[in-house]
Amino acid sequence: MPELPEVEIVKQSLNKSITGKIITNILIKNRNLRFKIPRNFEKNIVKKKIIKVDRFSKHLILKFEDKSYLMIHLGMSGTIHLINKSIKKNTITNTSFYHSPLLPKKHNHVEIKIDNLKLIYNDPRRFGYFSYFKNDEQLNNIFKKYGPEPFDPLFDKNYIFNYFKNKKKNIKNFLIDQSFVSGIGNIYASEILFLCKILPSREVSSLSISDCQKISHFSKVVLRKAIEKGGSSIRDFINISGDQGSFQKNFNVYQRENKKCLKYSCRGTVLKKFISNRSSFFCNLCQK
DNA sequence: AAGAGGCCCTGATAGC
DNA sequence: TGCTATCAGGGCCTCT
Repeated sequence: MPELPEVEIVKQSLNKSITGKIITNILIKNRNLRFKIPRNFEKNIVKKKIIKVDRFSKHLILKFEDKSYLMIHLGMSGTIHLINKSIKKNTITNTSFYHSPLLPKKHNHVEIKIDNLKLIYNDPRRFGYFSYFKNDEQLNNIFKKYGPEPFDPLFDKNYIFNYFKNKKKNIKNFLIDQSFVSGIGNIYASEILFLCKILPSREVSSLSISDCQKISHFSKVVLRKAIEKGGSSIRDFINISGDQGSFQKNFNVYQRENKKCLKYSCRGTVLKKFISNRSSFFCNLCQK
């Protein structure tokens, strides 16, 4: 589910609601997430004061007063729910990616009490994970293998062009490769390539410097707009305050198989093709 | 070293 | 109140 824009929405929401508060308790109901949560995990978190909620790529990062960090990755199906305990019903006041305004009944694996709030981590597929880092060094170590975010000035045409030299994979594969650029997932990769007018199957060594400029530019455009629209809600997902994100209404190709290309004056059709076991959507005429 | 493919897991949906 | 197959937005690991 969550690519950079969706995680950014959660981050902004959490920042407003839990910054400055203290974790009073943590209850782990299921330790078997993507990586098993170690037994001594709770004692690292409890009684810590949250001074900031940050994000890198698709990772949520809670910074504590003692300069240690809690990192949460939502994987494919992770959602965060905030419940205000001072309200009688389990009303979700904030930060949910779930369609129902009520808390899901199943798969609430972690509960963190933060003053009068309860933060609940729900994740049916359990592809998400929690990590604790004692200091900056430990945290940064994790991110060494990640490429720049699309918004990073480093992610320019020269970086892209040089990176692609002597590479044989197709461009779609690289856009979702976090060591090349971090934060883009399967949905936005298709959308970005549509605006670039580049076929997802194009081998990157065949891309010109001007193609690379487009990739740099439209990656920013697509992600920025997705954040503005509150992220994308597909299937049963919604964003902060229980409202749906609306970027899915702006999809040009994603999940539009066999429909008409939306580019003005283009008479093409959107096709779906599996590239490395992941679905890709593209126009058969205006993308080359 | 780069690239292809398997796999972790549950739930929704389509087809029978 | 069927069953079975397929697919889903991520990313790590192994093998070649």
